[in-house]
Amino acid sequence: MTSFSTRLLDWFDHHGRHDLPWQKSKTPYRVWLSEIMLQQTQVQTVIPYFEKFLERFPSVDTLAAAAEDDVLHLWTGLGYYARARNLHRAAKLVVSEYQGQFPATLEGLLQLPGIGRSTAGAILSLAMDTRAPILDGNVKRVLARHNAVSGWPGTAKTLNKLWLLAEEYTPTDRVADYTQGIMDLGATLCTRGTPRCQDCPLADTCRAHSRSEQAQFPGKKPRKALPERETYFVILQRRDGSVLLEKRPDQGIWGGLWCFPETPHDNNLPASLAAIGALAGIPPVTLDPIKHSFSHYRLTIRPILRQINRATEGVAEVNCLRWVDPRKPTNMGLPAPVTQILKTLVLQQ
DNA sequence: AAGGCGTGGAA
DNA sequence: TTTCCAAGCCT
Repeated sequence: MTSFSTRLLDWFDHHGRHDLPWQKSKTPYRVWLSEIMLQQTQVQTVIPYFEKFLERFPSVDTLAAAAEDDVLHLWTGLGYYARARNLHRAAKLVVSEYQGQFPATLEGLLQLPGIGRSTAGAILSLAMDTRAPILDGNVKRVLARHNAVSGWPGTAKTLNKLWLLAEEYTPTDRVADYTQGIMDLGATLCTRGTPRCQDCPLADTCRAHSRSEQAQFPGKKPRKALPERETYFVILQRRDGSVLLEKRPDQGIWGGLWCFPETPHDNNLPASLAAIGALAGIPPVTLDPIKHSFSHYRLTIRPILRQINRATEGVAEVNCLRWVDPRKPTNMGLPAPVTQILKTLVLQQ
């Protein structure tokens, strides 16, 4: 029986993915950008974002020189917006501290915000052909099954076992192909639902397969009932059609994005809106509610549209408030629900 | 060390 | 419809 990596590489040559956009030219910048976008995000979702992002920011220098809102704008709809802010910070660091060249060591890459052990391993192996393991969701699944590693990978104990296996199996030669190959195997054969073990080059040594316990690995996350939460978006609209948006703080949900001012279910208006004295009460809901599921709660957003007769002068200059015309393109980062509501507002006009 | 952080596809 | 979770990182 040939080694784990040899069987995997032979399979990759014939059955791996070779046409993904970030594989056309495997520079550190392109691999880095793709890896950040792919964190907790499926390939098909990332592809159009990757293309547009590269078109607008073809190099780390152009990205570093951009305004943060411009970066967030291209990230709108992709989710996990801290990734975009960290991406921008990291780009500026690469330019200012490393003369525009990504560090070629694990320690150096880990210094950059948004790059953890797995992303650093991906950059080193895919873009620099340097031996370094990765441990993304695909690799976790392949290794947990192949070695019957029990436990949920969200715990440090299980994660450490998987990292040891990832280290052990990563070869010295053809590291880039091996890294791409083990991800491809997890994505196309060793899937979470019904793995195609009959086509797998590793089945002969797979402990889960020999026991017919593929579904037992990796261990599931313990689940709790999702609490329900409810909030209101207060949509102030002037007669010219423009609406008021508020920049959210960097921490928390939709950090750094522009959003409709939000109230909790008790209808308390945010302090930033206290200056707008025209608001005496909450009128009836006029737009359809929007439901969002997060990791630990389910959120129902009830948009409240309120027409106002005259612009409140100066409000755009304080408290991170800004009037925007939904009919015109913006360069601001907007969360998906806001984008959705803006579209409906335009359609109504 | 566990929980926060978005969105959408798949079962 | 609900649940799970996807090329994870940060605190």
